Amino acid sequence: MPELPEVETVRRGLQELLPQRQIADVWFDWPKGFPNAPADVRAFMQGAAVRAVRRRAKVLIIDLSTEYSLVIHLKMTGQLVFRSASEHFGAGHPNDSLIGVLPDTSTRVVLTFTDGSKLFFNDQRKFGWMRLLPTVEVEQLDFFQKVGPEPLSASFTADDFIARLLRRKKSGIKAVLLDQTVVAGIGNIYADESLWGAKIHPETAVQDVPEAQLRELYTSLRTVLQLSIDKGGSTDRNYVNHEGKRGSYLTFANVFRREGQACPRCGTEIIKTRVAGRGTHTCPVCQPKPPVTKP
DNA sequence: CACTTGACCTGTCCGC
DNA sequence: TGCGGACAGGTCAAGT
Repeated sequence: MPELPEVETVRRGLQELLPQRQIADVWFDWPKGFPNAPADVRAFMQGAAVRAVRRRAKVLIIDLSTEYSLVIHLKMTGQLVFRSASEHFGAGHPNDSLIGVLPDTSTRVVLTFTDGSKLFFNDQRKFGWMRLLPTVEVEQLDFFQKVGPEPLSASFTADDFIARLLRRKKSGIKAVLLDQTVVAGIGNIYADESLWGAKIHPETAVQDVPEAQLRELYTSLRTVLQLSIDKGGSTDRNYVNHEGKRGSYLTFANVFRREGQACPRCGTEIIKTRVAGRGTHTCPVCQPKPPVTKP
């Protein structure tokens, strides 16, 4: 669901909207969604102005003027939706947002700014979380210490990618792509799409993929992630951007959620299987199942 | 150590 | 129409 392109889309939207706005009030109904919240968390945030909205992997970081930061993970069904004071919070909405009246039953946190605008953190399945901690401690979080490089950064090369994949050479390649310590930000959608692009079966052991195909995977992965950012991400069921609007990448997807349809490359019917515990979409002709790995 | 499974949740969809 | 169960999939912890 929210993977790198979706989180980046939200980040870009919020970066246009939030900086300089000052927090007037904070409401949250759910201790688990704010696991480190002290009793006086509101006092920590009231009066703070937003400095910038950053992203690392699938995590959003809202830096505040108080040297504290809000660290947010949307997990599967999290949404961050901004509404200005002139929009109608309680009686529908003025645009084509997929989200209606806010707050709704999935709203976990509401930030109210001094100009009356609000940021809603919705999360139907409550897997997501929001933490408040000193900005200097953000990068000390376990997750950030272990997470791999940003796949779209200019310094991330094909050689880096291949070297990191080969650290787990005996593992199935899809499981390795989904491992956030190998490369940051890839989830189920972009793992399937990039493997189709490079014509690699997701269960192939990394060591059994020819280097030329690993290079194709690097290109395919970066292309797919960038295209999705350009399209505002993928809306499967829950994902919406900062305006409550859907992303259109799935219109361009080749295999994800396209089981039973024709492979755009060869016309064979796309199949859905289960790999690494995830629903997995492949073309059985373009991505032939690998022979049994040699010991 | 590498890999798999379960837990965390709730809404939706399917079959009976 | 109701109901049970499978399913959706990011991440961590526990189990094999």
